[in-house]
Amino acid sequence: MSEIVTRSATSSSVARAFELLDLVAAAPDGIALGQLAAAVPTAKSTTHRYVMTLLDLGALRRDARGRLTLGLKLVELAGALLDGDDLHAAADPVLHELVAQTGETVHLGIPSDGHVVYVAKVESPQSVRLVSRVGARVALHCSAMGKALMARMGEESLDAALAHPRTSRTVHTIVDETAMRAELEKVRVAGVAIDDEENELGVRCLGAVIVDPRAGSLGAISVSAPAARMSHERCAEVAPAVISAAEEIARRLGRPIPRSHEES
Amino acid sequence: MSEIVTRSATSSSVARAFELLDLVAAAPDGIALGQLAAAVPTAKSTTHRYVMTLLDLGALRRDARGRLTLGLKLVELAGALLDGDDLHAAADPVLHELVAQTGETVHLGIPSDGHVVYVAKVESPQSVRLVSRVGARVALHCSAMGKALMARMGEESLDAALAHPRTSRTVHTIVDETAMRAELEKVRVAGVAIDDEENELGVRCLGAVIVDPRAGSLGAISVSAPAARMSHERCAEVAPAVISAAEEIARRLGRPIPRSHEES
DNA sequence: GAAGCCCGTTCGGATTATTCGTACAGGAGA
DNA sequence: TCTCCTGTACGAATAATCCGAACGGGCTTC
Repeated sequence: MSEIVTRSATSSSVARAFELLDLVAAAPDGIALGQLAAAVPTAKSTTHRYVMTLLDLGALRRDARGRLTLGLKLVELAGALLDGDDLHAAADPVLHELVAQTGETVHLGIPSDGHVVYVAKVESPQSVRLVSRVGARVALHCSAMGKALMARMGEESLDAALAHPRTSRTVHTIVDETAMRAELEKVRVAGVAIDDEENELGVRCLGAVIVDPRAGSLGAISVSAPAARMSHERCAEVAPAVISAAEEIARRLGRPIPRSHEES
Repeated sequence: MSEIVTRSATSSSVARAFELLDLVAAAPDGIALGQLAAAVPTAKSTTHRYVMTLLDLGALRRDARGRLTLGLKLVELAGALLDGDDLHAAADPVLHELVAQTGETVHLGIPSDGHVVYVAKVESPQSVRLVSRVGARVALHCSAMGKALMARMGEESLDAALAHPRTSRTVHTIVDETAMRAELEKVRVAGVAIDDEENELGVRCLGAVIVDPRAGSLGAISVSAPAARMSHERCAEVAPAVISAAEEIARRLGRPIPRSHEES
């Protein structure tokens, strides 16, 4: 019973604040204070104090109807993150070039907590738009970027990643562990991962990992297209462009830092 | 002396957490825990607890060198905000069309706390890129969007906005209050605001406000271009397109909500 | 090699801010 | 009018926070 429960002491107030932000984020049309307090659950007066604080900070705002919505402070912080991120800066021109080469939508993703978070998106000039957005989280096992990242993982990291149960998103989603290990071996050989309608029916993606020789996998890129436009033959054609784009990003990262600095 | 100082009780913990995030955001190359503690200033152990919490939540992360950087949780929240924002959704196709019409970079901004925050940006296909990013804050008095918003303000709101001192960004920045009121009158007559190198030398912008008849000004759009490409004559030519684009966005907002909902 | 420095981390007690229940005012709908 | 919801305010008991000090590890400097 005398187990050490110190748990490295996290601040419950801050955790609760972000829990509130998550709840607000999950309510597309905003939410009322009382509903928030009931969802946490916490006393209404306590929730009120948090909400007032977050409103002051700009992390929350009230919409026209007075309901609570996420605030622009979050956009400012995310913008500062993306602007200062070397990976983002190095990838941006390469992503545009890849869109020009393939004519399809391109994403840049960063691994985070067993998922991949989209941090950049360059739209295809073609009319059919895919439903995705910067800031979206996708699982590792059913995305091209995720499989490309897993293929380069070390033993223990991969075991940990595969320990989580894989939810079946479509008929083609690979849930079996042995099948996934075989798939990852194919990815290692090919240098690209193919999401063959495993995350969403009618959408195929090619993903390649951005490798820093010192720090390992920094992120991944992917090309996404409707399956009607992206046949298996076309996948094979596009693959080299994806691989070389990922390598080009890694190459640019090697150079000092080509940001908005004056050269000494 | 017995003044009521209740101050509506904001949570100091949450405020401090966001203060830390701001400090991290201000350090482009990351920051160390000790430097953070010194900057707040707070005891290192206290800062450590906040940092651990924010790391757990994904609001902070450690880069390859172990320094603290903003975390992807912020990108997720900002993405949820922008994805669920009706204004953003309604404006997006219109912004692309405006870029196609003008060939210049277009922004969507939302007023927040006496500033304008960029929430969308559609890049010009032309090579000269402007330095701006989603999430950036610009002052009201020296931006086309800001002046367009002020021109539609009520008496007391405008007085409050003009009460703040205006910093001079370039030689053309309007700092005098009388001059600004005259400028806003011109904006009201023209229907567009022109930033004539008032925020940055060599950059001209046209801004128009998005007006909801019920809720007032919801935001503004702007077209930005190098002054070399955007002469005063061209401003006059482009102005109608900017105005009608802003009106079109307002019109689309009037309709129920064209989001990914099934109609009942 | 050793001193020094800064890194991140842990612990415990005094202080502080937080928490909760309750209570009040206003608007919407029945 | 009555009810139910909204958001807001106060006060006392509680629980979390805060600080200082101390430790081990990696790095440069002398």
